[in-house]
Amino acid sequence: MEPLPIGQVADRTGVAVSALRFYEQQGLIRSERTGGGQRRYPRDVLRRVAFVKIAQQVGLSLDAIRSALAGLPDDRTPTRADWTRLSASWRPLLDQRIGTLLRLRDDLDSCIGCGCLSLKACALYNPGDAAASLGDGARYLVGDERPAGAATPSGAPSDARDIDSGPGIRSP
Amino acid sequence: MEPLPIGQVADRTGVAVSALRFYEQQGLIRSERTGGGQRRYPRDVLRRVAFVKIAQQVGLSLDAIRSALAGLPDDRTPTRADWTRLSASWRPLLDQRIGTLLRLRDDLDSCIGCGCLSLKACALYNPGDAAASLGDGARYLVGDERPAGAATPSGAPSDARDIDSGPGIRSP
DNA sequence: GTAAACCCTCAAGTTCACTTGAGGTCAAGG
DNA sequence: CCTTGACCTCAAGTGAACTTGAGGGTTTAC
Repeated sequence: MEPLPIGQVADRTGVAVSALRFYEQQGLIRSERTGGGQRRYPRDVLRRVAFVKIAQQVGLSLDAIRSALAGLPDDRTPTRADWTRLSASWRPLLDQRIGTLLRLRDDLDSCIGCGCLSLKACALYNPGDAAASLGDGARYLVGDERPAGAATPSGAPSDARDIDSGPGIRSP
Repeated sequence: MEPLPIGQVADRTGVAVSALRFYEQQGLIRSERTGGGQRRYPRDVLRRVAFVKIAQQVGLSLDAIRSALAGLPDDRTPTRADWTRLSASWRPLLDQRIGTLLRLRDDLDSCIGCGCLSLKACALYNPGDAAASLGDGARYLVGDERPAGAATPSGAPSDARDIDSGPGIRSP
């Protein structure tokens, strides 16, 4: 009911006062002001900050998070449906991240150890991972299968070759 | 067999020349020099760079990666067993990251939407995630269950309460 | 009504992971 | 030999995400 002063928000979210001011300046959260010019945050700021922190953990930039939050209504306190819609937009990104990590976990020692790690071609190596999608519709990024000698896109020699060969690894 | 000049390494790994020099300065990779002072990299640098890039994707800092790479032998080209040992040390971290993301995916709309997101207490929210473990033995970090009204560590009022109540969310 | 705790702005600083630029050297092909 | 492209160092710059500090106003609880 009562709006919260910045220190309260900091306490309840575990985010520093300076960071909250920074987020506000970046347009991630908003406040009203008292007559004396102090910030008073509507309570839904707590949820917004939580969203920001979780999104950061997933690997999104503040910029991406801002666009995501732009999906919330501007003129009223977000409803549950608003938040659900927002979090639903993460699914593809999360699925993709999870897929990458699972592949990484399951293939890591074979992959790093044996030379299948073809760098540019290998799904494990592929960056450009988070940071995309979210503001602009689902976009599955990597998801491709292991290369296993498949042709390199540009017809350049497979990097797997290079890593495989030579004394990069010595037989024990 | 032949050692690689920096440009070749850049091409084959997709990492910029400047970044390679930077990695070397940071002690992540090493090179020999020609008579004229130019870098010549042993071939296993390709694998090291791959390791670095993958570790970064998992969310490790260069600092953490350096300690991980310190597990490789200094005096000889790493064997496959060396790499396997190194990548095995990631398991706990990977398992933990995957667990967090799965929880996040499966609980997200309920969690963000309904107010269970208790900020400091919620496993989804918990940072301090990657960056630990790797140099210093397995250390499972979060992994705890959903709070569901459980007492806040310090006896402070549960944040879940605060997020739940008030007009942070309006019924549709 | 006043002191302590809290809050304000604005500018500058910090860390991480690099990149850019200036000014110059090295090496491979013709 | 000589040119051209790759390479060298070192210092400074970049962008993201904050933090710190100076100097000063505001709120609240007694």
